[in-house]
Amino acid sequence: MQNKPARGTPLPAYEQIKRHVLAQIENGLLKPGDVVPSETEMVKEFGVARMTVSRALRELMAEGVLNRVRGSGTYVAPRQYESTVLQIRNIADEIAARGHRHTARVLALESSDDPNAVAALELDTGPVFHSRIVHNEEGEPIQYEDRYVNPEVFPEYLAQDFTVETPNNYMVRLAPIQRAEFRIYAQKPDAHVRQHLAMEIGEPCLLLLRRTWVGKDVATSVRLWHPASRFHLAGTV
Amino acid sequence: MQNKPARGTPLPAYEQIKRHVLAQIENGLLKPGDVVPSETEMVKEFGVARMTVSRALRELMAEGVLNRVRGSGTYVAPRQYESTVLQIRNIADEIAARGHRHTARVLALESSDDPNAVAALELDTGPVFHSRIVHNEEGEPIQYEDRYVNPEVFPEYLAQDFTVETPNNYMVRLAPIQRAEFRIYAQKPDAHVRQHLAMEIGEPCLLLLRRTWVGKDVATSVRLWHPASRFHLAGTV
DNA sequence: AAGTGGTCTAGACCACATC
DNA sequence: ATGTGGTCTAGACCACTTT
Repeated sequence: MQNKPARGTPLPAYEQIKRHVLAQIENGLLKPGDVVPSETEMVKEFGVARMTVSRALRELMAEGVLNRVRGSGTYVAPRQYESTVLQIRNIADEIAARGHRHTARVLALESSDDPNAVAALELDTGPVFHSRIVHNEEGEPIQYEDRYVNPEVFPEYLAQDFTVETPNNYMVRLAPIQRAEFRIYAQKPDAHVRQHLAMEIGEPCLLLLRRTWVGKDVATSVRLWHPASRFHLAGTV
Repeated sequence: MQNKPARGTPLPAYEQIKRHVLAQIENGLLKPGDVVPSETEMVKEFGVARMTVSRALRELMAEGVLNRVRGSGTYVAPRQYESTVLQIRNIADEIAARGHRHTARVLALESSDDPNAVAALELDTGPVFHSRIVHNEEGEPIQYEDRYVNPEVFPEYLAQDFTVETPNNYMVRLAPIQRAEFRIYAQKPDAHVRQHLAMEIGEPCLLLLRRTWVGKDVATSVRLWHPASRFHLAGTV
């Protein structure tokens, strides 16, 4: 870790240290409960000031990766359970886990220049890929999926048959999702969504918005509508 | 801001600076979009090193309270009406983080023998404690909280003043929450909830059910109703 | 050119846990 | 007593935006 960032603005030292620790956790060299080298040790290892190590470890604690105890040491935090809010991405798997039959109907699979979608994917220009799919459980519609996809990350998206494999399954199969952002709303559906979900007028939807990252790119931005009477989200922390 | 914390471990300087900025946002001296004094100015104002001011402002940015632009300045972030599902935070903190004023009205605080509540707390017999509270953000109702509490875990629950401290804050202060289970629904509120949340007829609620464990005991079981037009849940993974 | 935030250093004192 | 993390200082160089 050179004192001066060399060229082209490489990562700052504290960020490099964070990634170094994260990498060790990912490849199993550090397991939950393990002691992480002390600040003093890392100062020697990386040749930086203690403040720099301190910032790296403090931020990892704020992110829930590490636990720090004054007078004792720094430890790898226990693994955090993922909630169903994440697993929702595999609606087909969830349906299968309930012993039910999943079917899908592809309403649209196309290129799009929707500026909102381009912005949601954090791209400068379009076109982007777009799909609209209704997922059924035992023939009953349970999810209306409106998805935009980054063509740079998934160039073959439009060539897939999404009645066989869900878009999300296709994507996690090709690229590891590294980060996700979600929002959950209760919302009245528009007529289009309401009809495709066979909902009664006045019934609300549980709307889940998700954006997922692959590396530094937004890979996909999706809106998932679910009829409130037939669906809810659940999980543990 | 004395250089040396005097006695009894007062708040560290960076934390005092954070609260000072948050207070100014709360009382309206700083509004979304406003320029926050620069690091150099705060160094003079508080008599601390620039690193200390830098940390305070950096953490407020990480919390979504401020936006910082190199070469330009530090700005108050636009209001965010969202909440975090995966973390266990309380509504008062979230409102404070948005720079807003939280108030609460206690509708009920009592013992209850509701068999459903006793079962939800996984107890054999009642009574259990029960509270119903409406939380307001800037005077506008944002959450209707219907909570049952395990008397064995929080025997002094009924003696608290929940206009001063939220039940959640009271409980996490006394006992560490070790596990939580949640369910999220989109639901039409009943007339009682709808009126207390000042909602229009037909507007759906985002309903969050949560049970939390302290050790092997269910500590609390709570239903949180939020008006869909004014509230959503959000988070990252 | 001046001002801003982003990062970093090489020290320091402290509270606390462990040995 | 030793080592740990928590905080803080008084400088510094840099990239960037604004004037």
